[in-house]
Amino acid sequence: MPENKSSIITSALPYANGEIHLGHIASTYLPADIYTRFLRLNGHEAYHICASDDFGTPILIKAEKEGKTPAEYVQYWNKRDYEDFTSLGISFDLFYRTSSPENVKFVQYVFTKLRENGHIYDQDIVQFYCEYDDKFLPDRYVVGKCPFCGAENQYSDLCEKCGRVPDQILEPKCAICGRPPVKKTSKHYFFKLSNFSDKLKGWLLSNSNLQPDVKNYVINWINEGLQDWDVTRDLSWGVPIPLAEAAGKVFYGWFDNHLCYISSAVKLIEDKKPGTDGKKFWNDSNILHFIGKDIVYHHYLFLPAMRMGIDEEYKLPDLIPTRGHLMLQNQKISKSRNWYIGLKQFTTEFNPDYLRFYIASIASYSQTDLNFDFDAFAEKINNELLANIGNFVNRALSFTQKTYGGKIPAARQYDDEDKAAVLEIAAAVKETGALISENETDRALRRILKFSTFLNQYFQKKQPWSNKETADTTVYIAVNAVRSLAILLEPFVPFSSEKVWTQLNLGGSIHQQSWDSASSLIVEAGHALGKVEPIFRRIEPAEIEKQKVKLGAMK
RNA sequence: GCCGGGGUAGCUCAGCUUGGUUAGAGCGUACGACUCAUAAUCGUAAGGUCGCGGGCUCGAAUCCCGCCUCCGGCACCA
Repeated sequence: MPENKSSIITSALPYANGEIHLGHIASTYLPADIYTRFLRLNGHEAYHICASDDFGTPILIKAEKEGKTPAEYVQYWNKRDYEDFTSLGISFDLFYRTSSPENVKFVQYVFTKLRENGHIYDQDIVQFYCEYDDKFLPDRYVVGKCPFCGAENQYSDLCEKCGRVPDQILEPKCAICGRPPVKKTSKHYFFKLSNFSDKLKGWLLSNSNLQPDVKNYVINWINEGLQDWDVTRDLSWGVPIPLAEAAGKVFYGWFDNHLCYISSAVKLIEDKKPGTDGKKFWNDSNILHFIGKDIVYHHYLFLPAMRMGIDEEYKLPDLIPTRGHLMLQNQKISKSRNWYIGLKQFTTEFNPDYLRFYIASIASYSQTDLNFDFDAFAEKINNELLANIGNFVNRALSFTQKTYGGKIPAARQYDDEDKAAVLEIAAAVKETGALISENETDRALRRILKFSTFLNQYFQKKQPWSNKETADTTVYIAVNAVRSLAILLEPFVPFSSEKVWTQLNLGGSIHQQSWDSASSLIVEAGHALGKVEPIFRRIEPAEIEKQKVKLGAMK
């Protein structure tokens, strides 16, 4: 549990040009959501913040193709992304956008201050310009012949045939219209990342929360020498550079997008708690940025350096939980090769909690890649979530329903088994909580499974269906254990644990319960259960086969 | 090529920092038990030369060297 009483949790910003897929969920949004929900249950003031990343050339071009303004285009994806996340129970306190007026203003402020502090310089650079499209062309919008292997139609920043980076591409063409571009000079602004090498290294070494493997990695980069970043783009769609001499120029996306963590948090806090100083709140909170390993460079170097460059007016992150990528059936997810599963499709066809449970159970707290496997998915759900956890919930509640008319009996004298069960309830709550605090979601889930296995064993040993004398006590403890289990599961499977809560008929919502209360036996004798029915439905082999066929057909 | 991480039961992995009882867990498998529960549950068992080869050591999955193999990174690319 963090020391400060409030936390700001951010998830990496999805680029607003396509749908959210399973890969996004695994590394970032689900772990962040589990963590945030856990803090909330602990009465901790936690805010989960995200936003769509709205700017850049790809969006501008896609919008043009669809005959929309870029603002209209990103508006669509902002809404759509939020809906998709919500369908999985990702509970953002604010899902904003990098194109918000608050962010634009903040980005310009940060630039101005960095410049005043001597961390920005300008320099003329030469780049391709298409006179027909009236655009400067970033590397990947120039195609041509690779000077090494002669392959045609390769991007100017990477030849996919030979894997080399061509300095001077031959026969360059504009990727949009196919006409040859001209070279043009333009003044660009550079952020002196190199100014911060020592400070960054010191920060990394002194912050013991950061994952050691990632840290080593990043320190290597620093040792190899940091290069300054060109933060300018000659583009109409972006945050305008606030200088008269820079008319028509905007910031590079990685200059503005992570500042949106701050501008959005400040907006949320000041809207929600009038009279509160958002900046002070930020600085008094734990700051966590959840990311995938693809953006380590930006979050461990660029982001802290920029905050250092404005005199740490806004504090640096306390933790940057970093996870690996998700593979799909042992192959890399690739949207361009159509090898991915859209989140919306998945949550439409399966219980969203199934995805949450499966992903959480395989998402280790490391940069190791994960694999989404349909067979493993069905096995985990059927054998663990349903047969182990769901079964205990249902057998305990339905036994109470059948034998006691749904009314909880009063416990009698505890025997050794009963005493052990009461101890295990408290131990499970404590140990699971510790693991979630440490971001070990997979281990936390395993601990819950161990708890549920224990409860099945307890019920089996006590045989309340044939031991009339001890049945009252067994049932009393079992129903209370169901309540504890529901609370422990809330961060992982919020929809299902709410269903359990309803069946327990305890009033209110599971999402408002206290984590610590799960270690006590609170359901009292005489309490009447609600309607009891199985929580989970088995995944049939045919459904899995259908999914595999569908995925194969897309490719 | 350079750097980093991995290779442990059929599968997914833990253990390796601080070498030491018969190398662990979950899932799967086999057999048995029970019947409250969504053919769920409970018990028992089988199953591993800990990537390969050397070395240090009384003793190595655990430390050192070499090799094979897989994955990732090598900076404006999300």
